[in-house]
Amino acid sequence: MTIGDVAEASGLPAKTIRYYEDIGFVRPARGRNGYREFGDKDLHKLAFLARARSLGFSIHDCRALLSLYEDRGRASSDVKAVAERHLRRIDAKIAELRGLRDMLARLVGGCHGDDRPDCPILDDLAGASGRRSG
Amino acid sequence: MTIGDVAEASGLPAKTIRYYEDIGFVRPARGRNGYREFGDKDLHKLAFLARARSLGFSIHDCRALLSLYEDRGRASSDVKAVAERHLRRIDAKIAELRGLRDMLARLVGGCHGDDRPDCPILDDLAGASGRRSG
DNA sequence: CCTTGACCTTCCAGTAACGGGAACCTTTAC
DNA sequence: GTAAAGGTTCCCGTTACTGGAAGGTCAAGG
Repeated sequence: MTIGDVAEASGLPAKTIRYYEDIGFVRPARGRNGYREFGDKDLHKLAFLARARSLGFSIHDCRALLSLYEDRGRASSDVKAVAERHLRRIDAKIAELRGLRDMLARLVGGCHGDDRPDCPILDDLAGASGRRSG
Repeated sequence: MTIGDVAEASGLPAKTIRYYEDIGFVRPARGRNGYREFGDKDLHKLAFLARARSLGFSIHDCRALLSLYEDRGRASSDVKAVAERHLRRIDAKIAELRGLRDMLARLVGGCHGDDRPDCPILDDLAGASGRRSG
């Protein structure tokens, strides 16, 4: 399989697959013409990576997950630990964004949004008078 | 005021303030010794930036907000438009993260997490059989 | 044989918004 | 004198790629 084939099969752009080779995720053989030649195992690995990335796992996490995946004797608790850590980070991020969202929604709601120049959004950014500090 | 002074007053690290100078947000004068000399207006601007950034506005958005802030005749609707766009992006991000979170929570919940090797998390990543596709 | 177009290759630069750290200068205090 | 605490510039590293240039390869068509 050429890189275009695995790109289509895995859903990853060819550029990304080359990048994944750079950082050691796959090591495809090379043909006489210099083209990469991927095997089924490579494709399987890339599909694994594509799914893990789509779940928001970092490259760092993916490395851990992949090595756990290839370790037939690993404990499922090790995998669960990685996933739970990721879950907690997502929860924290959601909480942070919700805080931002609420603050921002309050500011947006307080701005009449017409052609007059006075605007509580800018007032808040400029001085944080009132709501923001209190 | 030196950079340390405005750093403390604005809450921004000195490094960040130098960076903001690089990208044109402030243009402090220089003393004979080469040190930056900030005025009250600079401090005000930096504090504005610090608050806008803390609300998650991008540098790009900050540039727009700052120029609106300095335009005495702008319409509040222009400001509101920037803020609303940001709000929508945050909402989209929260929705995306919630989707990830639910998927991940399902996988984590399905993994017994003991010292046995079978793990539905890895099974899903490897083949996406079942829940994921259906 | 030549060309065209779709592939493939490598390498370099850029992204967002800084942070770390080196190498060096200035000021202040003891 | 010297040591600490500030300041300066400069460059690299971060995340996970993406875009693009310059060029080699391959299959089809005239």
